[in-house]
Amino acid sequence: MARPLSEEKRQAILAAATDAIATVGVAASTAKIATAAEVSEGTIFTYFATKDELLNQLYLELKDDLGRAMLATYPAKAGLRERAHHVWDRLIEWGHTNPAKNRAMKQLSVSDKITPASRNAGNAVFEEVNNLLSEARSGTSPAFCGAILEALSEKTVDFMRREPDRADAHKAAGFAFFWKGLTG
Amino acid sequence: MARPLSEEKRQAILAAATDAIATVGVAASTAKIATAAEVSEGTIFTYFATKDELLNQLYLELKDDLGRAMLATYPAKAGLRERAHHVWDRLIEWGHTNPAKNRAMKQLSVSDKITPASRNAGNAVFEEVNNLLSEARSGTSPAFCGAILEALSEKTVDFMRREPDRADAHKAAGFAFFWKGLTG
Amino acid sequence: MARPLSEEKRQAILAAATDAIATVGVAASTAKIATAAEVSEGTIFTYFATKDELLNQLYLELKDDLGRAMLATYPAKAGLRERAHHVWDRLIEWGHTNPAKNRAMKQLSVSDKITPASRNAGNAVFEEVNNLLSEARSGTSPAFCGAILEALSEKTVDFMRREPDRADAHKAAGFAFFWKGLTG
Amino acid sequence: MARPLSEEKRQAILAAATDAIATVGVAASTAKIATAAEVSEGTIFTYFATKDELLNQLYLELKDDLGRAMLATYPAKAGLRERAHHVWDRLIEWGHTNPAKNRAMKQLSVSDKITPASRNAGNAVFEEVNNLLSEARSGTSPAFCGAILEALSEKTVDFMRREPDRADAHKAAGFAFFWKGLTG
DNA sequence: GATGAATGAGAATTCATTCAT
DNA sequence: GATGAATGAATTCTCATTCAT
Repeated sequence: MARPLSEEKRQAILAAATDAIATVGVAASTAKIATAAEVSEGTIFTYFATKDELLNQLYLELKDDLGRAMLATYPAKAGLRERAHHVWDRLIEWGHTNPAKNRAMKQLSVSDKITPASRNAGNAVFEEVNNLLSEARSGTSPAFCGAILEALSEKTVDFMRREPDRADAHKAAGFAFFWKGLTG
Repeated sequence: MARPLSEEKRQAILAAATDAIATVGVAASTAKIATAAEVSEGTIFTYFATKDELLNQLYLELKDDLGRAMLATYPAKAGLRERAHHVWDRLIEWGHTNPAKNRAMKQLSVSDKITPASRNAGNAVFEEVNNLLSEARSGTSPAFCGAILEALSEKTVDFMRREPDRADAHKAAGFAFFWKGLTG
Repeated sequence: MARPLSEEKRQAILAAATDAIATVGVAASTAKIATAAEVSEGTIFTYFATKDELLNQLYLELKDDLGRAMLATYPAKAGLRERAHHVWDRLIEWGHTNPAKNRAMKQLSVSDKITPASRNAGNAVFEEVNNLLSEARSGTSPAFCGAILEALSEKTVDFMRREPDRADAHKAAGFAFFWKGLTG
Repeated sequence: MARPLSEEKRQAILAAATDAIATVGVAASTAKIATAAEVSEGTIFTYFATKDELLNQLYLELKDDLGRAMLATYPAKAGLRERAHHVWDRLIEWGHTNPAKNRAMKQLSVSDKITPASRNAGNAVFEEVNNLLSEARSGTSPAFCGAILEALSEKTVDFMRREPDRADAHKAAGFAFFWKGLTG
């Protein structure tokens, strides 16, 4: 099993899958994904052994992408609130500017095709954030806080999308809620 | 005249669908649902014109069920915090004692088969709660608060399920987070 | 097996079947026919044991109807040409003013659901016409002539429908062709 | 690259469809057609997007086949009667030696699945014949004559099949009728 | 007798995957 | 390695017919 030749092609498949899954869910057919990726039906299976593997790898890529975005330019030396604010803004920005990725991740998250192993690996991305949050003295465990952070940011993005006029207000309100909940 | 439609059978189908969708998502086949409901494949379609209609009606039933549970024994005269606490407890209880309903609703919520009309009708259930929450002076709009409440309770139930030993702690921490976020 | 109560209902079913079959062919569902006849699905089967029987009886009724129309006011004493002309006019008139019956009969005629027995009985209707035609000295057998008459009149009606402006011309040309073919 | 579509397989499907439709009409199931064509059920749909498309393409192929047969060895320089006779003989021969094609075409012709576009294209085949016939001074329009020719030949073939002993007589009588009708 | 819910055997079509080219 | 035709199980939905009401 030589490594597949073209990382470019692999990314094209993943990108096409993201779009397809965002719209129709994990039921998106491999044929449609192949067409969108401008790749033949068979080629998908030289890059991913099965559709389930494609799904799991996409899930991981998206989590990784989100994690990378979240911690980019992370101000490690800043105060707790500032760092939390920074993470919040990155999270919202990612969700808001990447609707397809955002929706695809939601679909994948509820799918039974994603293995527990993938879920764990995906959550690992939030470890650093957990550390950050554990500094805040709160009754809630770090892992739980991380999950809440994700859930809140997702709902916030939903509302920003639903009411674009009040996007900034929602973004601020969402963080305020989070911060007060965490530390208030 | 003739045999009347049996509400019992309709409920059996919805219950079977709930279980099936909870495990495999909206891709659950009508054939499997029929078998689980102890009904013939064709019968599904005398109760629901299409699978999509079944999905939408189930979504509505679940929302309704949740709403009813949430507001059962609602202490209208009590203080704000007590009323919020009451709602929170009902919400958690519903999710925790009805894992299938809980998961099915999650699957349906992300599915593109649920029409905007159904979503609106489903959200209407939360109107009363919105009223409750709007009393609390907070920067967040009532609708947004309702959504946050739902999201938080879902995550809380997730963690209660994941770590049964700390179920009560999670439940309390979840409410504390919500209350502080709302009013803190 | 008491005789079904209502001849009226029976006719309603046959009429509805005629329309349905005219449009979608013998695949027309009994449910649709029942609805159109303003009768319940089950009732169809108290008047006709099976769908095939309905089809066969309808075929016979239509043939009978056509035969009756064809020989109505038949000028038994007139000359051969006049009598032939009379039959032709009745035939064309029937087809032209009863498009649904006309089309339904075409559909039934090519269907394998019509039994040989029904076909024979249906052809019997043309016996009298055969007698008429056999007077004309021609190489063609009476039965063959009858069939040709039917085929020609059908095509003529088709063209009258397709080109309504020239309906009368087609009608005349059709008869001219028939008469010359027969006697020329 | 990859396996090319096999014209052989396409023809096998069309041939199987011809037989199936000849016997049970356009209701012939794709599954049965596939089996008869020794092809898997799915394969039908790589050659024809839908069953309706299969039906329309088959209709066109049959018309084309008939047209080709009709004009094969056409004696363009011969006298009118001889040319007409030639066409008649080819028509009868085609119908008589290809009962399945003959019946399938009849079924397709009355089906509402055949689009107007297909019908037009199918009729185009008779254009050359129309030209031939228009030479004969007759009251009937060329298109109408073509239709009559088709109808007469079909009935003739029917009778030849029904009474094989008199096949030749019927064939001759049919032409005599046609010729007299046209020119008499 | 009339009704229409119940049934389950098909129906057309889709799809992940394999494999000949 | 890339391609896309081939496959057949699985899917949603339809339908003639039966039978409880």
